[in-house]
Amino acid sequence: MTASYEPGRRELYWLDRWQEWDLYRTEQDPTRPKYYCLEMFPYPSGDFHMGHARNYTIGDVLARFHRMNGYNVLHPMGYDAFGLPAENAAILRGMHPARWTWQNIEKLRYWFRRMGYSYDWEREIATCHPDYYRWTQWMFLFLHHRGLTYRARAPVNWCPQCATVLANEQVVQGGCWRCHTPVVRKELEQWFFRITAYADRLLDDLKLLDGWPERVKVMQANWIGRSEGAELRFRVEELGEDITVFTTRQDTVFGATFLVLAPEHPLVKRLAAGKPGESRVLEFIAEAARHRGEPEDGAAERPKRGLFLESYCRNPATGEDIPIWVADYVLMEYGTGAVMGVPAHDQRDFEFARQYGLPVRVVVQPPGGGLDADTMTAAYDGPGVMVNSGPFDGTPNEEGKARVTAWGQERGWARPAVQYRLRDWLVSRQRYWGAPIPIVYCERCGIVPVPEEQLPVLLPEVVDFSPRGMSPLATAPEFINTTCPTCGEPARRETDTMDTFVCSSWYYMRYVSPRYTAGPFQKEAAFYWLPVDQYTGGIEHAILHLLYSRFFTKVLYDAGLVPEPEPFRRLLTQGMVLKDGAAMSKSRGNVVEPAPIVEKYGADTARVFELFAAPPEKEIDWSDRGVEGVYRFLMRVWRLAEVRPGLFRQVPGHPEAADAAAREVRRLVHRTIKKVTEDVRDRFMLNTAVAALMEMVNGLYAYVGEDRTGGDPAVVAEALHVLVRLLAPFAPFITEEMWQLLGGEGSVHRQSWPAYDPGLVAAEQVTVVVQVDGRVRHRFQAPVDATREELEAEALAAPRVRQFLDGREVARVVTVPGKLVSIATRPAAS
RNA sequence: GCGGGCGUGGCGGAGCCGGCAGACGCGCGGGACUUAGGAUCCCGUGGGCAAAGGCCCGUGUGGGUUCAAAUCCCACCGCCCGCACCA
Repeated sequence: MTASYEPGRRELYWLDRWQEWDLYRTEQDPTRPKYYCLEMFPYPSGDFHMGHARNYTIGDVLARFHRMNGYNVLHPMGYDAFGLPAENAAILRGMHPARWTWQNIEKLRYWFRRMGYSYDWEREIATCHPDYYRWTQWMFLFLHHRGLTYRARAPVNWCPQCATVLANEQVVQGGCWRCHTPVVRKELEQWFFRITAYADRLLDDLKLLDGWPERVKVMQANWIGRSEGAELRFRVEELGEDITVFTTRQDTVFGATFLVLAPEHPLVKRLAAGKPGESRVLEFIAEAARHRGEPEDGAAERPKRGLFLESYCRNPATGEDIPIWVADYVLMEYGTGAVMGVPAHDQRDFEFARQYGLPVRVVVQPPGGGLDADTMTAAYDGPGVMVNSGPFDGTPNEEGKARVTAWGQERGWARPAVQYRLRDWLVSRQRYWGAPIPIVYCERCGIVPVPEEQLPVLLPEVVDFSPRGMSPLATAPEFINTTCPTCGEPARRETDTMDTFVCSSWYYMRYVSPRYTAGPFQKEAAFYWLPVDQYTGGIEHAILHLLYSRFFTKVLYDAGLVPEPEPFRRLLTQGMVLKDGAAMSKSRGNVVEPAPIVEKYGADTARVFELFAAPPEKEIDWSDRGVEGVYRFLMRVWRLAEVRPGLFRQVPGHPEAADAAAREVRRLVHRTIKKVTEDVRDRFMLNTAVAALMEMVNGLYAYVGEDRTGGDPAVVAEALHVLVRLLAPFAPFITEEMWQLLGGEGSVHRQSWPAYDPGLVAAEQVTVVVQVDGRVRHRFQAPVDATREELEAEALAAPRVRQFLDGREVARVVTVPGKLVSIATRPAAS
């Protein structure tokens, strides 16, 4: 390679210059339109590989593009720095989680800078810093004061081997991710966020998110899982109480031949008490509890197990007494933990009824009729007409739903109800490396929130990390023991920390005023910058992080603290970078390290390769060949500039259209501006934008000749002036070098984006295609503005065309000016 | 099972508001320059037939709409992702 540009060396040079010039500092400026461009911030795990780089590279191109287009761009970076791996490092290597974390942040920071990402480093944040988690605690209190937190007993995942609590994500196939010991359930007092209070709005507002991928919205809608139905009450005379069930099929209540309770349902033990089968029931409950910890995979295929409780309740529609069962296919967490068994019209109830010989009664006949309880082999859950349903016989079942609910409501046993799959958000974690929950327990005053002015509740430095089954903070007496903020008496601190998803649910707000000390963010800055215009990150956060962030934004919006109810206007979910067909990971040993790539080819090459290989949403396979191809392209670009130092100072900016070749080059240049602009701005098709630049470079080589010095200097100057700027967001280093060499003023990254001349974009001549009976038979050149008649005349006159018309006559001619003439024929009339 | 998405050369991928299929890159073949070149520049490259002009076939499979279908519609096959006893 003879090129005089050495990326490994020159990129370092430019990094220093840019730092001197403070190129990416962002200030509020109400006179300019703002553009908030954000990539999901990383967890500082210690490794940075080319798979990570893609996300930030995509975001960086968008940020740089908008900056050149006159937007005031906010493009910050930070670290999602709390989390369990840091604590494990403490346990395994005796290194303090803080030290481990800050070391890793140091590495990430190096690579972000080295890759040329245009972050405003003045705004860097880390969620584990007290100046940040102080405001995470503030958010907890903010929700608390708005009635959106509560404390309740809840089961947690518990590894008996490690004697510690595990996060849901750390339970792999029912076992501990580290020692594979089967996880058991354990009841603990936990803090919850009442996200279900926002379920409807989280669902409805998905409609506002035009700029989100459809599949993410669908995933969120499914996750929220809204179901409309009714709550029905079944009288239990024996207890003098009702059992309430939730159903979406009120229309089938006449077919309810039994009732089923979840094993954890409180009435199960009461109903069994004193009955002959009591001990078997208790055994059943215990057995079911063990199963709950098992992997859910295939749960639907597992045979349903149940037990008759020797009790009855009254079907409110028919007045019949029906048996009450307990069964493991009913979930306590959903609805009321009790369901009515309608075997004819619910597959699960059907399987259960057949297994235990319970009666089946058809109450909805499909359009053709003929459904018979004795012979049916599966439940019928389609539409039909109600039968065996007293006053409702003959009613279409869909219509019957509302009528049955109203009928039952008049009689006092039904009411309309809505259920969600979404559960409240459990935020307590029995871990050290997280934001302490700012709560104090006082014997006299009860649960007392820490007053805002006493924040942050600092994490103690010294604690015992060895796993013992409670929060490590419980081992630090100087942390636990405090005084009650209300009465001043001795009190105890909450020893759990917050789920790290709490930290990441509001970080995009902190960036608008990252050093603000009077609140989580300055309101004026929030109203200027929010919402995020462009958010880029992995699909793996399609539900959790994005749903939690939407929740936080809505709560703050309701308080008037942020301008819009949704946090992220446009969302781009980038695909993974694979190596040998699999996601890069240390354990798999297929990680592409950035250091050798960047040293050999430069960060520009790494960036452009990841952009060029496929559209951003798609996964790409790392290819050393592909990388070399991109490197060749960039060096090819460089060589165009290499032979023309100072060019921009020597020739006029606006070339006269000299000869045909010059005009063709100018057309290419302006067409490329249009293509790249639209691909980046409207379609996120960064791969085709790069392809268009390659095409342009190929065209320029043809124009300037083998020694690269030919062509009209003014035309070449215009072309290079455009090329360098179009390429700048993709390859910031080499374009800066070219810009200086060619004699540009200032930094290329402070230049405005090229504008194209629409008059130049349109070709003067076009190739018109002539089809005869659907096949291309001829093509000819014509002026772009040639009329329909002119084109038809020319097409029909062409000898090639006449040949195909021989012995046939023209049936029809369809002409699209500027494109084609299509001739349909039929056999000539004799 | 339910929901969403995708099937285009040897490979990654363009084109999909119907209008020249295969942009751009990789790989491969050829040429130029050169002591040399695994550098660089240029040309070619879906398959078949042909000396050539050209002809035929081609976007998972089968059908349909149309002057015209990779693109729209229907059925099927295959792959990927999400959810999965949610009443």
